[in-house]
Amino acid sequence: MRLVVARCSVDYTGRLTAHLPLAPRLLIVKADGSVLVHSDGGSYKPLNWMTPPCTLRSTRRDDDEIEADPDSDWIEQWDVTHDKTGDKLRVRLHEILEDSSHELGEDPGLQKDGVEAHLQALLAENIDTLGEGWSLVRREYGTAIGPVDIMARDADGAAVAIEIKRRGEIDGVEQLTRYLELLNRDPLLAPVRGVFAAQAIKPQARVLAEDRGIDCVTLDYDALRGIDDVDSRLF
Amino acid sequence: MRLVVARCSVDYTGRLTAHLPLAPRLLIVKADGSVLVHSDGGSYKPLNWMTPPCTLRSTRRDDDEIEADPDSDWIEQWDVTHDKTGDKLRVRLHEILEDSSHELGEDPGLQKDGVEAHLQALLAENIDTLGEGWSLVRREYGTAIGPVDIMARDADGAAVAIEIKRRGEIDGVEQLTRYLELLNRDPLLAPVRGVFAAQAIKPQARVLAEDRGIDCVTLDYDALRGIDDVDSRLF
DNA sequence: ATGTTTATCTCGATA
DNA sequence: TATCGAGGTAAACAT
Repeated sequence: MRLVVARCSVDYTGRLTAHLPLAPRLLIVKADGSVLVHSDGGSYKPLNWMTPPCTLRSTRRDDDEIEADPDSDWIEQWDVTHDKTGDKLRVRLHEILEDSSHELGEDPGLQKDGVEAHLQALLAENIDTLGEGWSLVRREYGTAIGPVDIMARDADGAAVAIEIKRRGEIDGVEQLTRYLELLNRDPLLAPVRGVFAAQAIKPQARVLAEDRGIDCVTLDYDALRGIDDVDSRLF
Repeated sequence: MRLVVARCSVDYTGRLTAHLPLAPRLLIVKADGSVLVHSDGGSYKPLNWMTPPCTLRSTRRDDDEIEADPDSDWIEQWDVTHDKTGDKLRVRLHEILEDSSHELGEDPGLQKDGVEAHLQALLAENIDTLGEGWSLVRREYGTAIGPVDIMARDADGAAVAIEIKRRGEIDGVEQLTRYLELLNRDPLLAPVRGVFAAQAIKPQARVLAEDRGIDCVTLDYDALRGIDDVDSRLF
């Protein structure tokens, strides 16, 4: 990883064209050749970048060339080309304030916990928390317009389509509604009920769901996991 | 902007919990207090981060403390708390390989050109690419629930509502469906047909659209622009 | 300030 | 490989 702090200008052409005027910025060149251009604010996303796989070609200019063309005083130019899409990024460095390199090696990677996939797995394993005698048919039940998160049967053996979200918003209700419309055309399945399950359901989503005869269930992640979260807080 | 290259471990709790095991990484602390944790690979997204507004509290450990607890040999700890959501990021630095600071100042910002609004303008100018004898009624045709991208008339003079997306997904079909439902209540307009136009339409969106009697059209941006792009390339 | 839509989205899972 | 859905989506835009 190479870190360069420099006054630079940047041009990008690809899906769009974009330009950054001359200003001091942080340039990061990663081991895979990808380049990030960061300013000192507006976090997370670089001002400009090139994703791997890409190739960086660097050009230096000597003093004679700069004197011969006093209008442009850049001393180094990076031409980065994406290997597949052909997108191009050009960085012109006018003044280098720092330039260092480090060998970091492969990263062991991020360990995540508490996302939607967990909720789905936990609810599938504990489907009877929705009602006594309920049974799991299958997770990711495929349809022409996408997979239903969980298909189940209630105590009477009637089919139930369950949509799970971390946060229950109107989009999720619309999604479940589409599935129900499609599933209820199948005479072997119909009538199919709907359950909208989320850790928190927004009032508007709840109103819409209930107006359409869809039951709403609030999921307690920790209760499903069976762990008290008090000890696991950071600080 | 402070740049630190260090062997570190990272923990995050907020919307989810996440952990990064001890490894060498780049840490960026921006002027607004936001923190980025980058590895030497992946794309522009940090492994972990804290967005502003947030507060960083730094703790140093002296040699005595480290000797007293040989199991943990970190020498500095950053506790970063988001000021509004309370999300927490903890970085423990075990070995500092570089530590530098730079004053970059405000960035003049990115100038973009060539995104989705262009598609709408181009299609409006070339509405007959959808069918011979078609004519433009108007762009951004206002309704009570938002503007229809393009209203047009086909060769028979029948009204057509056109929804344009760069990438055609199910949300866009839902949007167009709502417009059509509303427009078809107007006896002066009805019957109104729907056209879903995008540079690429996902299969599931196409199924849903056609199920609802909406025509799908794939747009070719370059063909619409009718310009050879060779001259506008950077290098 | 708040809600909606876009994105050079990124990222992982899956057929 | 293409495609899909989720995201600590973030960021831009309109209200």
